[in-house]
Amino acid sequence: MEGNSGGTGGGSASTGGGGGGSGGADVELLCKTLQVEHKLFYFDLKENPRGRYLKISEKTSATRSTIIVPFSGISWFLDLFNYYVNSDEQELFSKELQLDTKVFYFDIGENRRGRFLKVSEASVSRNRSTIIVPAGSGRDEGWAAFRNILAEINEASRLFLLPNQQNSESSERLVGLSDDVGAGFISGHSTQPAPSSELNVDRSVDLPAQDEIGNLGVSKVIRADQKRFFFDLGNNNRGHFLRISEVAGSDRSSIILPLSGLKQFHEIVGHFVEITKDRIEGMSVANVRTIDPPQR
DNA sequence: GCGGCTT
Repeated sequence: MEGNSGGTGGGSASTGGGGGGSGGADVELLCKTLQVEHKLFYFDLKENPRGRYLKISEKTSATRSTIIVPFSGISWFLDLFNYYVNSDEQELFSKELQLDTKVFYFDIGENRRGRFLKVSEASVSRNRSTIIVPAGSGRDEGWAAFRNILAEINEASRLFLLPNQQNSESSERLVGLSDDVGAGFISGHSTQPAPSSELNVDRSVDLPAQDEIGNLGVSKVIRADQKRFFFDLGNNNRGHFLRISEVAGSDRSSIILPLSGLKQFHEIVGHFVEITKDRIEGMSVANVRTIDPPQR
């Protein structure tokens, strides 16, 4: 364990403000840095009138990349990093975490430099951003160190909670987690008037257009060998459909399946799963990566 | 001194 005092007590002098005129209101509650190989990761727990968030930046000599984790997602990030630190290499799967209006994708990769964990943030109205955490030269030093920082922040963040907020946190902020992804998502479409009790009380810059909201949490990706298959719900003037896209290299093609055919489609796929069960079960999972919601 | 990430 690298003690990594990290606290950065110094930060007080931070900036003369100077920066963007719009922000300004964001208060830094906690700052930590972590160096893994030649990358530098910045962890900033911040607060503004809309709430708290954790900004994680990866800084390289040539690139910088930032993801924004909603406050309610910190403990989930911690869980996921624990999963990647503690699991055997053969058992590692991609994971997907949906929080509020964002989806975070966790993917394992490997190249000559070694193994790495790619964490991608996908939100509507914003380009996908990615950080890549090296596993580390020794025994997952990078991931473990990253996990330790998350644990410290998760612990410390409790101190910033007011007493009357501690109960509401679990009941409110965690509602949108991805255990629900894939079940009942269709009903959320715009034809249905949004309940006034919707959690999006603040009209933040991230708020997507109404039809985009209807597409949230309705995309899945499967990797098989060198191919990727995207499953996306959509709709047009003829109704709702599931688009299944096959992407291999620069080639892609799609099929459009009206929802009226989805149930039969499912049954037929199940049929082929049944009759190929022996072969499927014998396959190495290393070649087939599926995005799952986090367990628990 | 890396270097990954690709609707």
